[in-house]
Amino acid sequence: MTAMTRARPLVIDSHRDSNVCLTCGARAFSVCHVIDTADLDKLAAAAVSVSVQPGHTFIQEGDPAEHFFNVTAGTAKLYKLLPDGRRQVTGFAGMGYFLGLAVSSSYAFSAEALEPVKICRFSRAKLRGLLDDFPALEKKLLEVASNELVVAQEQMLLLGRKTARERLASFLIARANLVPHCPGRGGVNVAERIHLPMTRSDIADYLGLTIETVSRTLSKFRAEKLIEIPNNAEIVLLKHDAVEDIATGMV
Amino acid sequence: MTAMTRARPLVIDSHRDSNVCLTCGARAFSVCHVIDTADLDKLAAAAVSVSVQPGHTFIQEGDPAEHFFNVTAGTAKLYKLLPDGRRQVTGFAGMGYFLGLAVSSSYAFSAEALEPVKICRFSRAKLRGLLDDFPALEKKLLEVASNELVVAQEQMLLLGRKTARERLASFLIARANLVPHCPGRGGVNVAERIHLPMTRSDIADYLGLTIETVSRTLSKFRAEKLIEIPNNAEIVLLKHDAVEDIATGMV
DNA sequence: CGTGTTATTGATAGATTTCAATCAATGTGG
DNA sequence: CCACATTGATTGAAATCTATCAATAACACG
Repeated sequence: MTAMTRARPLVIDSHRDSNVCLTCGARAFSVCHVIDTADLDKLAAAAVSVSVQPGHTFIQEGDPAEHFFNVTAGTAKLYKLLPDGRRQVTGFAGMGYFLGLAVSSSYAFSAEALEPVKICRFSRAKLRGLLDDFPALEKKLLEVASNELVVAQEQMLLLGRKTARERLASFLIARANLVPHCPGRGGVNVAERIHLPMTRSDIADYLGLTIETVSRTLSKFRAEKLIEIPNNAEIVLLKHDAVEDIATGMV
Repeated sequence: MTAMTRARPLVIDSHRDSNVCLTCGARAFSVCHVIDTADLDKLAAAAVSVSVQPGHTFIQEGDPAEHFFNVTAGTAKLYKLLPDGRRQVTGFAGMGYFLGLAVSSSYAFSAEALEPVKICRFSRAKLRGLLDDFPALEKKLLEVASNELVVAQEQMLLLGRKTARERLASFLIARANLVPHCPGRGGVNVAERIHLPMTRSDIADYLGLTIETVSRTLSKFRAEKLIEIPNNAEIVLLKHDAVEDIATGMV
């Protein structure tokens, strides 16, 4: 619950290279994918590349929502605060994540980099222009927003009705499914290595628990041989299906 | 937690009157508002009016998402279930609410009428056609989806970090703000009459609590002269500001 | 190596749930 | 019209899960 990140200046790599979008590794995973290759220079012209160091907040809840963002590298945590400092992490934004959808003149959440993060920044006006030029982009954003809503509803179910054990299991499964891009992973009960760029405190605030409960529950999973914990940033899923059953409340 | 609503046939008032949209009282509150009056016949041609009786489920979680809905009268509850019957109400859909945004080939939630509900039903294909004909509609849907996301994040904060007391207070304030359409309401601490079409069980499942806790907390509010409870379906907000402070955790 | 941060583990406390009983409102049928 | 059943809401007592408080351990880093 100790955030306290002072506003440090962001590093802006404003090299308006017209090829940045063409060579962007995140393109296949983000909304930009719907823009035709030939038009990528227009997209690049509207975007500004920004680097954010770990721990730095690049979106502040309540600030006027002047920009939209597309994460191209790294992971950020999105969160809301209560006046007394209680925190709810509403999600983790990784590569390809489009930020700013939840907009109503001012940001409804804050965003802080967990790892070195690279983002493409669009001004409100520039994005509006892009949406007018590329109707497919608007359709894509609606699709993305709809999916976000499904995820949000799933999280409400988790926060409102699942036990600590079920919450942690759900979290691990969701994290394991985050990287479906490696083809070699098919069999049942194949060990999966889950990378966790966030602290236990972030996980706790995401799952509506305390860090102690997170720690205890993970220790119990380990004692039950469901997982291994090689280090704080990594968890190996030994029994995917068993954990999945816990996640869905089937145990 | 006792749902058990058998699938009864819906009443379809399929009077494809080309004026239904023109005379629709919900128009000002719904996405249809962006459609030009002259084009309302096209909208009407794509929609089917459906009446749903209280207690009847008209969207079933997991079913193929063939239709989109627009609520024109009444209130429905939206919810998700865990295999063992635990339920999370993700929202209440009143007049003007657009249903189906959270779409991914199959419905992510169920919807059940609390009062007699009237809805406009669109097939997937028909809506796609409308979106192509009226780009403004797509923009509107994106706006609606974005607002839904803001609401969902607020609910995550509630479910993950607020106390029972704060949850009930938040719920009452949100319900009170639902009807901002009556101009005579301006002063501070003016008694507001809140209509609750849902049961205590629905409220509990919405707030991640039990009906006993809901009942106890409301009773305490009454003992503190913050509210009055004339009957099960109505609550009078005696001290709006005090309740609002509780809702935001300022007490 | 200290040193500070982060995570783990233990003991206790507390808020909410669970179990249980009562009450109120509504409807039914003899 | 009045027992009787049914459903929803309230209230009480006990149990439980998770939070809180506290101490230790593991780790990263200068």
